[in-house]
Amino acid sequence: MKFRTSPDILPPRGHPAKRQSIIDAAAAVFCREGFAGANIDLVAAEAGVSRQTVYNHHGDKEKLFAAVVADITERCNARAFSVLSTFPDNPEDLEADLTVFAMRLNKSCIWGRDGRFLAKLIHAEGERHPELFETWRREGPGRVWSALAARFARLAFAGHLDIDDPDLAARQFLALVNVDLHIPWLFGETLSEEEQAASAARAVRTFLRAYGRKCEVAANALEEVHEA
Amino acid sequence: MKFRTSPDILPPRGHPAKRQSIIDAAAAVFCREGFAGANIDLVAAEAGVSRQTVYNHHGDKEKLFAAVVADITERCNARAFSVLSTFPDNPEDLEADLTVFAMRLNKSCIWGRDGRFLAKLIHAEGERHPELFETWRREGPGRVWSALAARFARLAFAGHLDIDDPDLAARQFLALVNVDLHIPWLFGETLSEEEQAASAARAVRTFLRAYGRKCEVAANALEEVHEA
DNA sequence: GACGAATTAGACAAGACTGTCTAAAAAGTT
DNA sequence: AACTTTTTAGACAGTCTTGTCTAATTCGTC
Repeated sequence: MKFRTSPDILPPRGHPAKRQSIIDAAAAVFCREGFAGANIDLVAAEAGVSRQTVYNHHGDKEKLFAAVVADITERCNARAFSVLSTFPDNPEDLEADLTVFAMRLNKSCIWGRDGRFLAKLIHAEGERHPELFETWRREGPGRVWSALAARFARLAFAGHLDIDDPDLAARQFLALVNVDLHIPWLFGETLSEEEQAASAARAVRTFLRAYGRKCEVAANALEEVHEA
Repeated sequence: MKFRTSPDILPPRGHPAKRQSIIDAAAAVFCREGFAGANIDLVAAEAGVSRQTVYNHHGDKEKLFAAVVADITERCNARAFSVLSTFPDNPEDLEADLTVFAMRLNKSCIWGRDGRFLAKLIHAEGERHPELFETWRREGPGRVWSALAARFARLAFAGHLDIDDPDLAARQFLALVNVDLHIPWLFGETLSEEEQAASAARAVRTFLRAYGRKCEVAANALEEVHEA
């Protein structure tokens, strides 16, 4: 355990393809077995590579772990921002657009391979080796929230939403989107496309009930009150 | 790895006090280091007990782990239901009462020692050994949700809330309560009392904006629309 | 104080894993 | 084809851990 003395990642050497396949295999193994339980021989076998090659490419087990974290962090953030760019700017049907957006977010980040791996690694090692996830903390959720908050603020300014604290709204939106996914995720179960869509729709509906345009909310509420 | 052949927990033998102190220490160690990384010697030392005593009481490392899970699950569920019993039945100030309730929920379950431990254990081993957490799944969140949903339904029936799907509302309520706690939790950081209170207040406010009494929501919204 | 159960410290074998080393094979380049 | 880099298989020492065993000691109770 000397993450402190040498947290660096070895510079690229050897064939990049093998390098990546090792990282992929290592990610899977670290996630399944945890850092301590992960076996370098298993990583090598799963990557279709000899053990020595693993050491040639990434040196230590700890350096390998750091490389895995860095790799997944980068890909995961990239995906998140790519999905963010699909946020509805001038929505025709805000509810429908937000729902599609929520589903995309799920599919690419939270529920995708990289996202699940990253989340598990953070849960398992975040407390013990926070420095490894510094990058993620600095450039991951914070920026996603900010970006999402900015979009919400834009929609609010345009009169589509009624939000006083966009940052809070962004975090709550993500939390609502996660509601039905969390438990199945813990046990490696999957949700069908329809279930995911339904879950996203429920999240967005509640979100809009809380943050939807004031006059619309008022109109809807009045209508229902009248009916009753 | 033969959880399958002998997942049983050894019947109580020896002094119960030591038995419990071993489980407490083991819980801490398993959480910090993960199952594979946990060291029985360390558990023994942390419990102030000799290694042999650990084996006398709990047999295997795996049986010990199962015992830890069972113990924490039980205490955690008990706490959750104890807090649930403090749910406001005839609230004077629903927002304030719900906020207090949310904070209590945090303090006792999510943010408490047992809750954090259980969550980490599930994250680390849930996918690999789902059978160990069967009890938790059967009697944990599901029942809490149902109970919470029942309370919500009661409040809705009494006209304090406007909820069509109480079960969904319960899950979303818990998700909202967790919004600000999740990231700090991942890295073992703590929130001050005030921050927790503020977080709970924000969660409840959003929840009530979504599920508050329709006529009140309408009145509030109309008022704000008029002002603008 | 005497007895049986529980606990302790330490030694111990068996196994697993890491990280290094070597010599040979394969792949890639000029 | 000659040469360099990369990869491979296997052996290897060193370390760590689990789980057992033993003999001595302590604890709780009568």
